[in-house]
Amino acid sequence: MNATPPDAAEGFFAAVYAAVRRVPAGRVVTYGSVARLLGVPRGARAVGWALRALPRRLERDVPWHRVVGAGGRIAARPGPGPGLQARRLRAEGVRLRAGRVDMRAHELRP
DNA sequence: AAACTGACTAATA
DNA sequence: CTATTAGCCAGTT
Repeated sequence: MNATPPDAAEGFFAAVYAAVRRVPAGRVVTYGSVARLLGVPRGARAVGWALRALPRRLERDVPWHRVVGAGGRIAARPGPGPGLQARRLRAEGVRLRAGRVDMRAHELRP
């Protein structure tokens, strides 16, 4: 039998994917808040690490583009990522201000 | 087991 | 506003 809890058994990554999967269109969360939800208050970087490793298989179910940095900043990284993310957010009606998400209007708060 | 890496963050200058 | 610094986390070497 597995004595480890589901999340732990699946690993930190799966826990991140499960959390992000619950973010509805038109709303966003931050790396830090996701980490906090997972019980790792300072695991923001680890969350980013998990999204970076997001398998293509899950790309359809996990709205990675709804995860932004503190203050609504879109995390810079090599590749088309940032541009695509901004484009998708805009397509969902998310208001972008100088490249930053208007958190007051779109941040998902529990 | 130590060192390195990076889709982070908050604090300083 | 931008640039730098230090702390933190999980996975990889």
